[in-house]
Amino acid sequence: MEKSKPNTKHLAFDLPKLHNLTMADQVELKLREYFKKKAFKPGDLLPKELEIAASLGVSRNIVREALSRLKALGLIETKKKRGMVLAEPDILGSFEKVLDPLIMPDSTLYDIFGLRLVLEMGLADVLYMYKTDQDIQELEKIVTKEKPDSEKFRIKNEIAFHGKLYAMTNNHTLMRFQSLLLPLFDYVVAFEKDHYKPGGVSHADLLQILREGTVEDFRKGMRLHLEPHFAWLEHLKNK
Amino acid sequence: MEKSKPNTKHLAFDLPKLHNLTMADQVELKLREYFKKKAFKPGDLLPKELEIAASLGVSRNIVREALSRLKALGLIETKKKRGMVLAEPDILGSFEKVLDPLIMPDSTLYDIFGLRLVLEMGLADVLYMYKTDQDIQELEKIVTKEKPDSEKFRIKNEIAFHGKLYAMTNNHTLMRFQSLLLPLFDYVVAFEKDHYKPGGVSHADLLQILREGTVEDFRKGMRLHLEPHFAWLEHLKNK
DNA sequence: AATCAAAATATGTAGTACAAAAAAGAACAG
DNA sequence: CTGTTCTTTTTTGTACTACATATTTTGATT
Repeated sequence: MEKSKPNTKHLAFDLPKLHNLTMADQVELKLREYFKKKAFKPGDLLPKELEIAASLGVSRNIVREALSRLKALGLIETKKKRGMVLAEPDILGSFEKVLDPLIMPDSTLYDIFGLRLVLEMGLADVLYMYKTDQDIQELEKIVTKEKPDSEKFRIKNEIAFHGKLYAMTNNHTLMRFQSLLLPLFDYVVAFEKDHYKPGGVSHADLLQILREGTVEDFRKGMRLHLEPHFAWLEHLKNK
Repeated sequence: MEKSKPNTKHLAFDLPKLHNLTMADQVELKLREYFKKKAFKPGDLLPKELEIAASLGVSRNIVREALSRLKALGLIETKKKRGMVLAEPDILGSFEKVLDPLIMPDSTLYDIFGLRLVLEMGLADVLYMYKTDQDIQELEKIVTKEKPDSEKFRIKNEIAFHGKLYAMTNNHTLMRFQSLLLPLFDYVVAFEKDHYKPGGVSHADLLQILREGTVEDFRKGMRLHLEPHFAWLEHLKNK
């Protein structure tokens, strides 16, 4: 009898399941759209939580969850108890928050190791486009400070020298990207350490090339300088 | 008289203001620590919201805000109404969410344009380390499909060919990184279009080098292939 | 024992309440 | 009339309760 209409709830599936999204998801999207459409600029005050909640017809809880996400992604900032403002765009801000070697599979770690080599090898042309005499002088300072026999300071030397190279590109994003990736490099290099042998081209050699050599010389020099790392990459490949 | 003890509330500042963080901030940090300390693996079920709230002594709201952030960063996933699990680590997942050219300053856009050139130029050595005969064949297929006179499909050709190059590195992170950056390249290239002239080295030429040339040949070839873009970068620099 | 229904769980959402900090407004003194 | 101080208002931060809904578990029935 009544069993003749079982589970009629299933009929309700058709239309509304277009939104497989939670309210918080939808509000997050709405807010993103809104910020773009209204062409907000960094520093602009956003609507109040209650206004948003009212205008979207959701509870303040939901709005806060959505805002909390945008905050986590670095898209907005809260000014204490004053209100929220659109943050200065920083595409690497959220990147930084998930960049933890401990929660990363080894494969990704190796990928990043390879990515580093790609970046370093690709630096040459941009470097030659932007380098100045002052840059060269600063590199000299860094190189003369190096203690070639100190294994302890080798990594420090590496960071100083190569970091300066990135800085010379005048590419702030690239610079920051590299500095974020650095800790992960170290992580892989720690594995590599036992196998490590200095390449045939030193920092001083690279600097000399940078002073008087061509871009192609520099590329070749960098390749030789990175030879131990490439060897390590080859080693990883064959495992 | 009573005015001698004004605003005694201010005394309460001392100890607790070590935490300039909101409860949600603190819970977020606690959860991150917890996941690492407990060495959770992807797919593991996390404690229930109420358990977390109880054990940390905060309201469920706060816990939900914190979890919502971790979700936004791609660190956890919600399995419908079953519970939450640690997500497969994906360092680029959160990156993707903030990668919108419309909310990005031009300077960052230019940085990314430069970053692309660095990546492409750095590809050579890793490419030669990993390339296979099958890769070459697939590149051939791509090249032969190109219609050299069609401005309309030029960008499509570019994407197919260069995308394949990235894929050949066997570096999944690098591949994904490039594909995320692609839309931004297009955005800058749109500005560049009026000035664009094809480089002296075509995709077919690059492929030929890849087949029979040395790594150094390929670097030089790529540099020439990218010449128009480098010229555009030079142009941007002088503005 | 297998199947189907009912209860227990856990997330998703709404709503209310209040504390605290900042801003805005009002009152007062010079 | 102006500047300072006090009060009120606004807005975020947090807690608590309640209920809907989907999933799992348990239990009952054949």
